[in-house]
Amino acid sequence: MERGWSGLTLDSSSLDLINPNRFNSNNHRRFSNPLTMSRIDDDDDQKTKISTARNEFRFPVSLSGIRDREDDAGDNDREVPGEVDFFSDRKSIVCGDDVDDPRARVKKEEQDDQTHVNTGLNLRTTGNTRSDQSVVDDGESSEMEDKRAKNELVKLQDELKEMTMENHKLRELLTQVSNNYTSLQMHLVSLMQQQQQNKVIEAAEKPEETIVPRQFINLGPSRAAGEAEDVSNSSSEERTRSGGSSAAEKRSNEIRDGKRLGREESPETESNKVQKVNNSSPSTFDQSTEATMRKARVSVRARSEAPMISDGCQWRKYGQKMAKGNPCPRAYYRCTMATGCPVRKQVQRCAEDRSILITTYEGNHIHPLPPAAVAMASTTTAAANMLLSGSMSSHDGMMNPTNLLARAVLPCSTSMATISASAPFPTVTLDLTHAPSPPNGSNSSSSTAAATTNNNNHNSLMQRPQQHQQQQMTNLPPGMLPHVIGQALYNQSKFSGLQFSGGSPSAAAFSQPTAVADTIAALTADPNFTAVLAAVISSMINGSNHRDGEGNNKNQ
DNA sequence: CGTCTTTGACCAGCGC
DNA sequence: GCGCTGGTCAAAGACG
Repeated sequence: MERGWSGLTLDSSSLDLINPNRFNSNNHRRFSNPLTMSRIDDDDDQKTKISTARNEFRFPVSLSGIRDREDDAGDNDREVPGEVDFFSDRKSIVCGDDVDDPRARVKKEEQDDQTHVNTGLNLRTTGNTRSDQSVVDDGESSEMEDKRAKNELVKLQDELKEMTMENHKLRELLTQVSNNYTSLQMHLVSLMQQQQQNKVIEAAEKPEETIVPRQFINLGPSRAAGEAEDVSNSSSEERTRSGGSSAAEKRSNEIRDGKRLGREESPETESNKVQKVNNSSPSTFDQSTEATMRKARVSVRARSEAPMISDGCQWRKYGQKMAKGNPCPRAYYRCTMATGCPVRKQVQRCAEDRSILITTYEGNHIHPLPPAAVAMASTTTAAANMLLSGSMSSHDGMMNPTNLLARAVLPCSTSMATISASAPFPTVTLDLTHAPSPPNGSNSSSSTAAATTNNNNHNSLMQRPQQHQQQQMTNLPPGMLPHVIGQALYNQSKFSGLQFSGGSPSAAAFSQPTAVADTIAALTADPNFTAVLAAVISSMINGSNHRDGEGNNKNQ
């Protein structure tokens, strides 16, 4: 009876909840055309449509035993409430406002019977249907049966009303959770950035302390727009565009200077960086850390025939190179949504499987993002931040928010992502190319294959010796990105030298929870965190695939 | 004509 | 120091 009701909102079909157009695919199989339903619901006077709807759309709940009486009360669907949507439309077929009043119902049914005659519709009418002449001629037994049926119908109507209310509540809850998720996600990123800045301030006040963590300061949104521009790379395009006014020219020069500095510092080794940071002033430190921050990378592997996955941002290609070990060229893109935005990405096909597109993001956007780009950008930003946070030092590997995040998602996540914290470019690889796998690595075959691919991928992408172990986590089903990050960060924690025992992290590992960690945990534990992001990522990839045949190699 | 892509050249880091 | 490689620049060409 409850089939498809209670589990409607927060179960595995949550993806469809996010996208109403896809909603009918699972729970509303018979409601193949939501648009038609809305037309039906909005147009109370058009009995033809209503009746057609009755024939076309069946109750997803089991109404065995009352099917005929459903037809009996079938014209109640003329009385459907005005507000009908994907959650309530099924129930509203029966749950008219005045259905509960038997007298009104009988009256209505008489009218409806007449209507049926007038419209010539071939509605199924059985012995329980009042329009049938047999109802009038039936004796006491028929009345009793009718009464019983009526009671049953009323009972069912009550039940359906309750379900309607419950469904409404769940729907509101879903909306609220989705909204909260979006805001919390943004808040999370800012929190983490704030935390990094706090660490920098603390470290600056105590210069004798270890300096290593400070090199991984993140860009806060406030400073990003200003300083990041100064420090970030600039292209010839940027210089050209800003070359008109003197102020713009000055700014362009600043950018250029900053870029020069960034280019000088970015390729440094870790030890050199530490040394330099240790002796540098705060401003110099910021530039250095900016350069380092920009080197944090998030690599996304996804199956797509399109030249690029559509991530909502505008990109301009500025280079292409043949990479060693891969016959496919690597394309370099920079974000052009704002002048001076430091974000870049590399796009390359996997050498082993050319249907796999590897997109590597680097840097943080310094401008507002269109809705379509928010999910990917914030995800990659968060992943990069968390990665850096987790890789800052080994001694606190299990104490940082990263690992708490990992713990939050660990129980329900499988191996999906790769952490490569090798200097100088710590990288999170999110593998969207494999089907879900059983936990605990029991899917040895696919997991192994993915691992090989991914390692090769890293070799080709990074062209750096794997100085550290690389934790292979694969098999990311589209829609599990937050889990991916969590899993990746879980791996990062292992990378840090401390390992969970059998997937069950020790309590000592979380002895110093932070507010940020709690936020992360709460976010990632929320099924909607997965669902919302999953929907976006999936739509990106799908959208990209849909454009395969359109030669979409322009900016996306 | 403006914008974007292509592509060879250049630079810096790294390993030998 | 030299060669290899990744990353970027910028001139030239393509495109709308």
